[in-house]
Amino acid sequence: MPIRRVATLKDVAAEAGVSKVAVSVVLNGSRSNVGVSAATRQRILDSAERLHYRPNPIARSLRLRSTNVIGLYSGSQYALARGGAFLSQIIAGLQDGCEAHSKDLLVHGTFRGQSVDDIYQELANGKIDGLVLHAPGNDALVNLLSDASLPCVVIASPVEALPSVVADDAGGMRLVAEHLHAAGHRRVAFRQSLLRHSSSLRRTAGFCAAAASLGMRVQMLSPGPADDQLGPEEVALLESPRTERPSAVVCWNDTSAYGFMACCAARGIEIPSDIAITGFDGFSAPGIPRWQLTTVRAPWRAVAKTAVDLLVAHINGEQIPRETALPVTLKTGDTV
Amino acid sequence: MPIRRVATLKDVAAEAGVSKVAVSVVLNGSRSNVGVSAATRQRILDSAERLHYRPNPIARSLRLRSTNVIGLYSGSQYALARGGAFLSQIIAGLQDGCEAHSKDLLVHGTFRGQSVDDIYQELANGKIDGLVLHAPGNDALVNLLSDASLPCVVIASPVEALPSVVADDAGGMRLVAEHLHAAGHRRVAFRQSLLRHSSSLRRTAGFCAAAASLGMRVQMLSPGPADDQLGPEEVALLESPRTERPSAVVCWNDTSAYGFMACCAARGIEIPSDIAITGFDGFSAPGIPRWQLTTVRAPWRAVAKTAVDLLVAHINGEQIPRETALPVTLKTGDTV
DNA sequence: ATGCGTTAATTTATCGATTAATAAGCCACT
DNA sequence: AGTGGCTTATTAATCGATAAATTAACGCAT
Repeated sequence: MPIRRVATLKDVAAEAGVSKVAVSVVLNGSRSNVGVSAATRQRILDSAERLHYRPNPIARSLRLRSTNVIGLYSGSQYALARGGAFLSQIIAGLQDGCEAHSKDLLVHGTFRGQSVDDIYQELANGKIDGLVLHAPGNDALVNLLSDASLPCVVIASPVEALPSVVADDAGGMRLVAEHLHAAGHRRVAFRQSLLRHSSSLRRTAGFCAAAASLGMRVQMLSPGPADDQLGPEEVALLESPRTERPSAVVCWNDTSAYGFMACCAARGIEIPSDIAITGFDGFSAPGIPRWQLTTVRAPWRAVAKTAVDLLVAHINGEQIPRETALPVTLKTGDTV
Repeated sequence: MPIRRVATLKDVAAEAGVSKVAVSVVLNGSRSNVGVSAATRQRILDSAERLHYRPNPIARSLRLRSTNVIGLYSGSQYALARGGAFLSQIIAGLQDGCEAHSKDLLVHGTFRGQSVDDIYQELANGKIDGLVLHAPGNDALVNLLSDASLPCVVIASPVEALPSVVADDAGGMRLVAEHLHAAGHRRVAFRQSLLRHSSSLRRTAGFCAAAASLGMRVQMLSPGPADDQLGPEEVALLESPRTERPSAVVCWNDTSAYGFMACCAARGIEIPSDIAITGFDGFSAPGIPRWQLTTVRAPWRAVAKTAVDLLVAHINGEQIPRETALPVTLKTGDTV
């Protein structure tokens, strides 16, 4: 077989003995003022088939000012944490959406070390029709994106100025609070995030509100410099007598919970008899866990899919809701 | 701020009072016959700066027949298995490579239900300059890709006709064999893959060869319909008296090992005292595992990075090796 | 026969950039 | 003075597709 030069519109037109425009009209059924007779139409279709014609997406993009590509930008260095489960769920969901809407998915790098303006230019230079944004990090970038022409949807952790798709953080924490209450816990601690982004703040606030309404006392904790290191309050807590400390530690996410559990294990503290633990995220880990964490299962794949759905709607000029929260479920394990 | 219409070459040219060509020459230093005086050059640079000019990548792609985009296509439905650790490592590595070479990464969907010819057309229609291929699945697709003009590098599990970057499967299994031998094991079993692709076959062959040279007896096992289900030989093995059966089961990858371990646990068989287990892949799972699996750590991120390096070299017309195997290391846990 | 509307097509312009071809100005050399 | 060479530009052509404007032919009513 010779080197396969892809057939162009011109080639098909020549083969069928018509003009390029006729071919274009026949092959993508545009509703222009151009008419084509049945005979000609068939001749064109045959030629296109014979030459294996496929329109060049680049040329089309240039002319139509639309690439049918959706970008993913994550400013988070932590997206690969949690064993990559989060990132891969997100990408799977974006793929679901892209396949449903016949789009392609472009995964941007972190643009580490580049200025906000450069990042913005890089994102908005016409390669993508819309952007799914995770952990933009920088407010300046959000500002640029929000008054610009690039349609944008934020996932997981919302920002004020852009539409977002999130998991029901507060609702999930309410489930946790209710579960703990039902299990008899009345005095609990909440292990906050190292990073105070909107999603973690909502979980904190959501849990506190739910706990308060159930009449539970809540003590706030801050972890050490990493998720698997204890902060001073946490050390104090674990060293105080069992009866004088909270009976459960609610962690803002699974990674934090695993880190805390590792610390407990290292100190010979039994889970859940000495202390109960809960998390948030609910990725199923490979391997055989020592404890099955009681946690909130957040539908990250569906979040990403929904983000694409909304983004595409936005691109098509529709109004989309400022915030969409997907319901979460409690996944009971053996740590409570 | 008004709606930010991106400046084009024409705009910059008008601003600076010169022709488009002069601007193009100045801004991307092409070695054409076009000369530009120092004064004009400066005026152009100033105008470009003032208008925040960024070249339109689509237009450039059309003209240069090169998009600076690299595609990832995985035909595997299992890429999301293992908690997505594999996929996210691969994507991270591809990102590393793309950032190093100023490329973008386009993640293709599975093209489920489409014909091989359609998949090929979709991949080779000019959107990407090169393709990183994982688990192509179909030989027909590989054939199309191998005699076509789309540069291609296969990762993880090589195919005959295309250059590939892999982990040293045989070498890793030799490490396992030596480790088991040193631990006193003389009669072992090898748990094969459900899918007989080249990588798993190499691990099988590599282990058998190494075991033979060390004087160990090897029995082959096939899993049940899923990794966490036992095949008939495996049931027979676990039900036979301890002294009359292999003392270790070498699994072709971690997922298989975890599946087998779950079955052992369910039957009350102690690990590693009753039976030793090993795996291959070495992702660090989130959470606190009941057993730390003894396994081979394969550098998947580096594999992906290397694949991009080679792909870019190939795109630039260089010769690249048919196969590149990256070294692996043994990660000892407590299952042997 | 003239004019109008419809169908079936074609030619021309455009998207934004790069490359090839061409032209103008200036100096030097014979 | 005329030719050649060098610098500094400009205009024209191209990548492949689509949209707008234009043209040709035909039927039909007046």
